[in-house]
Amino acid sequence: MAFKGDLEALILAVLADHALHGYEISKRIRSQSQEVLKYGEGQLYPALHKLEEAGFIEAEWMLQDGKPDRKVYSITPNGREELDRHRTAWTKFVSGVGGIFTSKAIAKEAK
Amino acid sequence: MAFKGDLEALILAVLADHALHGYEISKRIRSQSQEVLKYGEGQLYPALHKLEEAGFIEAEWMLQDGKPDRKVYSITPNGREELDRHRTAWTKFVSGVGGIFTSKAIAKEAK
DNA sequence: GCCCATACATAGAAAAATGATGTATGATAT
DNA sequence: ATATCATACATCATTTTTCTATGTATGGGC
Repeated sequence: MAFKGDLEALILAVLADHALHGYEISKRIRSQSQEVLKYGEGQLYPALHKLEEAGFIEAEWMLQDGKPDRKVYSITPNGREELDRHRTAWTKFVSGVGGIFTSKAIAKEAK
Repeated sequence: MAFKGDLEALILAVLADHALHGYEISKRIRSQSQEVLKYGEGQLYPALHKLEEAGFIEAEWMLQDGKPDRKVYSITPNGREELDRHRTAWTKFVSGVGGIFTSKAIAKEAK
């Protein structure tokens, strides 16, 4: 089943506008979703590594002093294509769930 | 995180209109979602038992001959309340994901 | 002095999804 | 004739995913 709170899709979506570091990505997902979507570091970092390995995002270190260094991720062209696929899957998913949540006894016997 | 292809919510939704047996429920979910949502028996039956135990649905055997007997489930009043909660959660979830998928660099720095 | 925020990362435990296996019968296909 | 599929229930093992905790390091607020 395609979509289910698909973290990788969400990461690609927030990176589509800006290059961001991991910690900031998690805060963006939290705030831009009105606190609905919350992912811990135990989910976020492995997902980032997976996306990087797949070539959908790229990382670059930004050194800071006083604070921990940042690993800034940007989306690649392949990542944008992947994001499009995820968006399509999401749209389908929503209409699929909608077909169940909104139907009021219209359904005929499943053949 | 509340919703993510939440089978229990979907079951309650299809039962809201008709009492149905398990096998039929899985076909309904498949057809009413335009083949987007597909659950195997390994997920469906445990979910039904869990919902029954929680008092959200009730079961009654319908004996058949020639074909296997059917266990027909109906939604209870508590189940309808639970369904309402799931619907609310779903709406929130959709707007949450929407906030990430549809924003085009409108986002300010997360505080 | 302690906890929180920043910022990365991993690892173990708990939960969930997938696919397979099992039982039993009738219908259709080869 | 034999195989596969559809019906209809159910469980179980494997894999995958998710969650929580732990670890390192520093500065700021209470």
